[in-house]
Amino acid sequence: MANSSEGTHRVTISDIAKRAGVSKGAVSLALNDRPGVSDETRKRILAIVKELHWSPNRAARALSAAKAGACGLVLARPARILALEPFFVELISGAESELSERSIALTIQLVHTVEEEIAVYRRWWAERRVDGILMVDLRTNDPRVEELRRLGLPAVVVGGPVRDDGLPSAWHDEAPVVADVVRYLATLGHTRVARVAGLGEFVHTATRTAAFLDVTSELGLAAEVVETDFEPESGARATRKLLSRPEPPTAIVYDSDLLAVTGLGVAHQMGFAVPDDISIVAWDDSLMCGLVHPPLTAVTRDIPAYGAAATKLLLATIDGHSPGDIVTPRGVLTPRGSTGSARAAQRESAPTN
Amino acid sequence: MANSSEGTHRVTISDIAKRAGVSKGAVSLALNDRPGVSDETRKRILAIVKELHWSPNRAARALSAAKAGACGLVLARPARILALEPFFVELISGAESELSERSIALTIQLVHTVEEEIAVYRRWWAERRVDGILMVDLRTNDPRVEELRRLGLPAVVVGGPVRDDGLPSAWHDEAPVVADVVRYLATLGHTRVARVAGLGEFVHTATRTAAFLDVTSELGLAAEVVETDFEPESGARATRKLLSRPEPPTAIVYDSDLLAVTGLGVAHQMGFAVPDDISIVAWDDSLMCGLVHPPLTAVTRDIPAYGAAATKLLLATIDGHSPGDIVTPRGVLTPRGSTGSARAAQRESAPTN
DNA sequence: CTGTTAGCGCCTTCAT
DNA sequence: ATGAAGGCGCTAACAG
Repeated sequence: MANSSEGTHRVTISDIAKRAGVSKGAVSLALNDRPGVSDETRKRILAIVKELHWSPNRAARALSAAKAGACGLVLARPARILALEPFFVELISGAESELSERSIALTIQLVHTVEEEIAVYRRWWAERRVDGILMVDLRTNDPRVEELRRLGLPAVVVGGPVRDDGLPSAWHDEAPVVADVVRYLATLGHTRVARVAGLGEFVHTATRTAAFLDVTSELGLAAEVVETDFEPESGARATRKLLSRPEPPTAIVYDSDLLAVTGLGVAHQMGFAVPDDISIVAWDDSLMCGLVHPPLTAVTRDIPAYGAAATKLLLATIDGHSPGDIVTPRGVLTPRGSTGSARAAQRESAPTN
Repeated sequence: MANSSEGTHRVTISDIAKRAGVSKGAVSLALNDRPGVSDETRKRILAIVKELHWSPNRAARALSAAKAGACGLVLARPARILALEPFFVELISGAESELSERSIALTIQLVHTVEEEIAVYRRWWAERRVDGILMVDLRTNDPRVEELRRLGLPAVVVGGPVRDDGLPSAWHDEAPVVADVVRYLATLGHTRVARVAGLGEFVHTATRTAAFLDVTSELGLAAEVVETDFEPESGARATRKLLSRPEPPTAIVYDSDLLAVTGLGVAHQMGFAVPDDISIVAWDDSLMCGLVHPPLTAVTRDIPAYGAAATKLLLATIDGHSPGDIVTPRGVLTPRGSTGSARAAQRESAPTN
């Protein structure tokens, strides 16, 4: 009862100053480790700061520094998809590792459309609620890029590159990784391969598809690409379509782990054995790939590192440096049980549904 | 070139006031829809506000209102687990639906331990970075509850109840739901059932376990509970242990969808057919449950609604009202392909590994 | 009904 | 080396 107001009272710099018998300015100098105050006084002040458990008030600091002390991330995919895409949470975890060090907050908002996303950027920046943002799911001719530039809101794109003088980005060329995957399948003897892609408007989807078609044609493989909107239902449909062909592919590369797991379920359901009848490769590796049976061969990227790199770049951009793009480490193929030799699959025609 | 500073200049209330030929105070009154200014002037002011695209500066508003305009959520589970637990993203999406309406931000932080979590609360509150927080994964004798009360940081627990005069919470009694699940299995003829539980320190785990043992004993079923730490490896071990018994259970209820999917993989791997040899029930339904083969019978809750209810309660708490706990709708069992009659399973002994 | 004023808590000039 | 003063943008309590 006696201390009931303990949690309520705020310690301010004035309190410190009063207690130390100096001015507010002196305290400020001492706190920021700048000259203008004697060593002894500084020590005394810092001791009192500790004793009184003083912490700077973010709002006050933000106001005087004209910095929000926060970065933003807007996600424009349906929540139930996001919930299942480990990519985003891992990205967030990587971003945080950079931010929390500098005690910058991460503000997240989920929206439904790109238009809403842009509206959020406008509001955030108008209110100076964030100092910069991380942007994901870059599209070809993405309207967000121009808008962000117009606003002057510091931003970094996760997964570029953004053409011309767009925005800085953290990315790596995925074409060689696609080539690795296709060559791996070719080595296993597959001659009919397919790709279940994500949304074609996304730059990363388009890049991977182009590379896929290039490499397969170079190797003389029969190739097919089916686009989806990343929704599991859509992925299931794509898989069903592919496996219903008179001569179905013997290997399918999916554009996310979620799509791959969906494909695995559909294959099972249609009576295809994995990997004997059909090999499956996931893009982006998460725990989920290892949980299902058989465990999925996947392209593994260190996504938290990806998020951390992008965040580092963002912080530099906010600070006014304008470093070039950051190239992140490329993904590597992690073979697991879902891929196998094509011989079994080709020996006989596919099972009927 | 001419407009190059467009994105940089900030419009303030002073600008509006100058332009309208009134004082800042008048503008403030007009903006906040409060009396003290004539209707005509108000209109004129609002028009200028629109014309100049004015938005309030959060930092300034926060400073003068002594409100951060943000709520916090700290998650203390490993990122790679969080990434796969749809629960959290869905919870966030529900929370946001409430927050964004009032244009309150959601600040998220991932940490490793409860101690770190508490440290974040202290810092956030000391800095007035948030106005309140949503707390998850309540434990028995949870140290966070006392600390939050001591700090005076407004908080709501998602999934209570918190005993005594702890903190307000949004929750529902899960015992009846557990009973439903067990009765459902009993009706299918199962007599040996097991539960792969989460962390026993979590209140919801303890509640479900107690209910599970109660109901099974009441129905005369052989029951066993194995605890895990929610990690897939740990869940896999538990499943392996159960299925290696001389008389293995014919049905297992898992404490999350992630654990259930893991269990399904292990069962497949050990040569158990699902649901013929072993029935599987997941707790918390997400897309993932429908993707695997066979699709998992699961306890379905409207988690976004849960998050929204908790957030509503939090906002009320912040505003100084102290409403009682909110009781959220209970989960319902959604039967799918992973549960079946026990007859097949009991007819013969379990397959060997 | 209007306009002026004084803070919110911090930082950064300036004089001293 | 120190202290006093002013401003960041907004709100609220005053006078006019």
